[in-house]
Amino acid sequence: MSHYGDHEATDDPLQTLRHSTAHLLAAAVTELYPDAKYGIGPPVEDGFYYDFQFGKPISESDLPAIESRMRRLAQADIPFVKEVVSRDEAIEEFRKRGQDFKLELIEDKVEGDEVSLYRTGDFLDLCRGPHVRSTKELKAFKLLRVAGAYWRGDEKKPQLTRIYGTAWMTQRELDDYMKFLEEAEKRDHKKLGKELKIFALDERVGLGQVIWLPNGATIRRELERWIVDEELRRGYRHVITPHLAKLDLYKQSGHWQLYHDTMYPPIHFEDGEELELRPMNCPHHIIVYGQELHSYRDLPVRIAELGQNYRLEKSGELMGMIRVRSFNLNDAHIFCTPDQVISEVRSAIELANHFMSVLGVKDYSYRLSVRDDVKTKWSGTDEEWETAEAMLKEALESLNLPYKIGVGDAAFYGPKIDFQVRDAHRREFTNNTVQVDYQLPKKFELEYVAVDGSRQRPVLVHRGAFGAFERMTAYLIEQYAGAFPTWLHPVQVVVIPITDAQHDYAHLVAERLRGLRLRVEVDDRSEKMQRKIRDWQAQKVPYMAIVGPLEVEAEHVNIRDRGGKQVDSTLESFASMVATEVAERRR
RNA sequence: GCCCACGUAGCUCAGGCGGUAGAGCAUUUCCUUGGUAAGGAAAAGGUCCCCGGUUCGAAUCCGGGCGUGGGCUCCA
Repeated sequence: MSHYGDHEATDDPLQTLRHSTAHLLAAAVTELYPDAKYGIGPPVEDGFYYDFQFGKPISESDLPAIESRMRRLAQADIPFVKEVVSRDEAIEEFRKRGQDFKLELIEDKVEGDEVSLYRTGDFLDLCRGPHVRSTKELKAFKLLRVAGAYWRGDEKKPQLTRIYGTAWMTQRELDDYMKFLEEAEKRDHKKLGKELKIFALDERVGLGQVIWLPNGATIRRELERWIVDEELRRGYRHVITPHLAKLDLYKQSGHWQLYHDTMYPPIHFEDGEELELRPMNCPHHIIVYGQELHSYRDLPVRIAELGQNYRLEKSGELMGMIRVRSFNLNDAHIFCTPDQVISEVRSAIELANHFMSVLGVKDYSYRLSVRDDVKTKWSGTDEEWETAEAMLKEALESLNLPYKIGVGDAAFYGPKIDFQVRDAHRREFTNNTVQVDYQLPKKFELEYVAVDGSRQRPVLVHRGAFGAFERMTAYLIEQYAGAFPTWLHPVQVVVIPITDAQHDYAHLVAERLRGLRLRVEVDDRSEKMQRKIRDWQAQKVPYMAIVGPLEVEAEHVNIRDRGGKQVDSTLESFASMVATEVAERRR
């Protein structure tokens, strides 16, 4: 983690280059806008940013001017000079320049009496370095966009203008990166979701409320069937519970006290009843568990549901299908004895990995999210937290899975393992989690009967394996760029008759394939074959079965796959080929 | 919620320094029956996001909303 103003020293030359480019940006900005105050400017993945406070707001249209000033400074061959001065001298320097943010950083962040500064021409920054030798080394960079960012990441502090840029060792790499951004744009699930008619958002329905169009609904139903079957096979019991519950339920769980900001306001009835749209499924599943008295012999009890959840995320937070206000979670709550926890966690991880692997998702990582030292944010005893953390760790390590630690990313009731995936733009988000929880069983006084007949408290493992359908579908759209594997594609085969004379045969072919539960369309429009091929190619349909007089005669189909490959086949062998591909969920 | 940008036909977009708008694709109808990525013609389609203000006149200028995108903060 880099800290404010005193970024971790790094040996990575690319990081150094980007960091130096950030300084170059600040140098250009302070020349063009003498009243600008600069905050911090670290390297980040693929580039860098620098935060400024401008007298007058600037916009993206100001970037070209700033960038050309940067190029001029780069060509001027200005050295990066490190100066170590006393704290007082540093304070004096920045006071003279009116750089309040830097003063604040020296106050709060710098310990000891020595302060390290970097000078680039007239520009002076509080900085540990290292840097390149001269601005001349900075050649392949580009400013990308402006954004708002709170000073020191605090909502209550002033909002600065952040300028993002990218920088690379060579022009070639920069070109490649710009190309990557362009490609990412094409894969964007918001764009493809519209083109392929997968989902829609409509303000008349509500912000962040996903409308699954027929194509999207087909994909989702296919995923649902698969997931539920896999879970039933592994001993999960699927339930269906209401989207609403009495507000008191969430008061008892503690969610209301902590999360009422992101919960929908309760519905009030005249008789005083208050109903709440559920933000998560745990309390309902706890109620399910409580329907009978469980013996230790029953445990683990695994209650699963494709549960619809409602969270009132801030409007600025919403993003396509990735961040929404209502989503359906492949959720489960496992009630088990303390010594079953590790194996349950491990199976949950394995199930998630199985889902990912069938879907071909490879680019994801594990994060062990633990609490930080702000005690008030977390409920439970130190011992419970430590035990839970140790168990999660052991589960991960016994599976030889590499993970990083997310300090402060835990749930309020316990630590968790997060599966982090990245979208087409390499933005990271949590797809699903596995959590160990001692708190809710206590709050709801859950019990099971142990071997000795005593009443014991189960441990609750919360787990998602697939994640939310909205988020995962968005991810899959981007991963496949819309070219879904055959088992998922809304239209698996389209039959294209060349002339009207083949319509009957085309429908016969379609019926044969539908008999194998394949999703088939017949394109009997009065259009040329070439036109039909083009249209279906745009839909990335896996197979086009083209039928002309020759095929009718021979009871064949001429298959064109979406890669453009053509092969002549009997109807029967094509039918069984596709059916097998679908049954095996081949990619 | 905050910062910046954007909002014109179903979609992608052009235009407009104030005089009520245009293309391509899609849609509908007709012609066309064509062997592996766009056959032809015609028609229809707009409260230029919404509400106020300025003006003889606003899609255009100003203000306020709403929505979308990129960030920030948050994410049980």
